[in-house]
Parts: sequence; C-alpha cells; structure tokens
Amino acid sequence: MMKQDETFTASEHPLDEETLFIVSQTFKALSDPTRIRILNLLCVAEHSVNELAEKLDLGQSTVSHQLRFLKQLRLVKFRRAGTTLYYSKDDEHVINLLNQAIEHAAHP
Amino acid sequence: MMKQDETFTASEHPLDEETLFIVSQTFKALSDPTRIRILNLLCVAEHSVNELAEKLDLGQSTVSHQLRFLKQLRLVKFRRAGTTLYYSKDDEHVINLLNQAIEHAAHP
DNA sequence: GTTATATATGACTATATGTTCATATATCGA
DNA sequence: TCGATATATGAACATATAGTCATATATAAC
Repeated sequence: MMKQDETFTASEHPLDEETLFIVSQTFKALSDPTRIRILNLLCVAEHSVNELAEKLDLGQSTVSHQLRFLKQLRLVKFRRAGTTLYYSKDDEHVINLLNQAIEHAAHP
Repeated sequence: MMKQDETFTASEHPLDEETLFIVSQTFKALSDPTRIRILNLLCVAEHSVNELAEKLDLGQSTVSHQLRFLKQLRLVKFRRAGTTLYYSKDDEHVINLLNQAIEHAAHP
C-alpha cells in the first residue's frame, strides 16, 4: 500500500502553519531540562507529583506547573488515588523522540 | 555484540548534567518556527542566506542570526563562493528527529 | 584605491519562559 | 465539620529569546 506522494520528502512541500505550530510546540516541550527529567522518569513508571519533586529535588509547585504544561500537550496523563495524582506518559511518539536524543547524546 | 547494560532503558539511569544540557539544547534548536523552516529547506538542498530570506520571507539579519545559532550547535555548515555563503545541513540525526516530528504532525 | 553585493554583528526592544511564594482547591479520615 | 495531606493556581520576578535596525566586515569587479 503506497500513497501517491510517498516518494517526496516532507521538505519539498512548504510546511503549513498548523504543522509548524505543532512541531515547534512539541520540541519546545522537550527543550527544558526540568521537563526532560520529568518525562525521563515517567518513561519508566507513573509517579505522583510529590514523588517527582522528591526524586528530582524540585519544588512541588515547579513540578505541578510543568506537569500542567505537559498535560496540555497531551504528553502526560494522570489517574487519581485519593488525594494523590499519579502521572504517566501519554505519547509514545514524543517519548520516542526524547529517548533517541538521549541515546545519541549519551553515546555520540 | 551486546553491551552489558543494553537491556536497560536510558531512563533507569539518572541523566547526567552534560547529557541533559545537550538534549535540551538540541530540542531548543528545533523549537522555533523560523529555525524549523530553515532546516526544512536545508534538508533538501543548500541555500545562500539571501535565498533562505527570500523563500521564507524573512529579513536577512534574522536569517543570519538563526544560522549562527544553528552553526554553533553544528546543525548546519557552509561553503563560500565569492561573497555568497551556501549553508547546508550538518547533522543527519537531528534532521531525522525533525522529519519524524513533521511526519507525525502532518499525518497524525 | 572605489564601488557594489553578500553576510555578520551589536544594541535594543518586546515578548516568552521558568521558578518561587503564597494561597486556593480537593480528598480523606476522625 | 474540622484538620491533614496532596495538588493546583495566580502573581511576581528574573532571565532568555527572537526580531529589527543600523552598521561593520568581506569579497569581487572595476
């Protein structure tokens, strides 16, 4: 099954505004050290806000703000258990981009 | 040939400062619409500064500043031909990350 | 040398961003 | 209802960032 224009690279077509926005937003999410560290932990297992704050030595408010950022982009989701919210990854593709970059940076 | 810890994901190890810095810088480079559009053109063929400025409807200074940014991260290189500088991509891996994100955003 | 063209650079400005502090909200148990 | 705990939120601040303008540099042709 081959779509007609599959032989073209994406770059031969000008990027439409919406694609450009989505792509830049995605990379922006991955451009901050704090968010990278959060996603890196959520990559392995779900964590509560406090667990993330403790493991990463960050303020509770800092973690919460960044989680809201990541949640808006649907990169993370959460489930509630009493007063505790357990966050986990919600976008395999973006996590994949992150891990590729980490692998490449760590083993150049 | 299998390294001893290849069964672990990168995330089970805390990210060292240097890796974190490199990864965040890499994604920061890809987080700006103007830089994305520049890289997207250089992905296909080399372009002079003015060619980029005209094709993307940007100021010459804007393009030059962003190219300096990308050059510092070794994402682009250039060759001189008289007074004209032809820029081209210089990091297949990062271009690859960009194209993956574009593909995913354009064909969700 | 002078002029023209291509690009780079520095200062400036407006905006975006990340963190902190204080406070609000929500859930649970007594 | 009243704490106690977990998380969210808004304001404020300091810093980072992208673009613009003016100007500097560099190469080439004459």
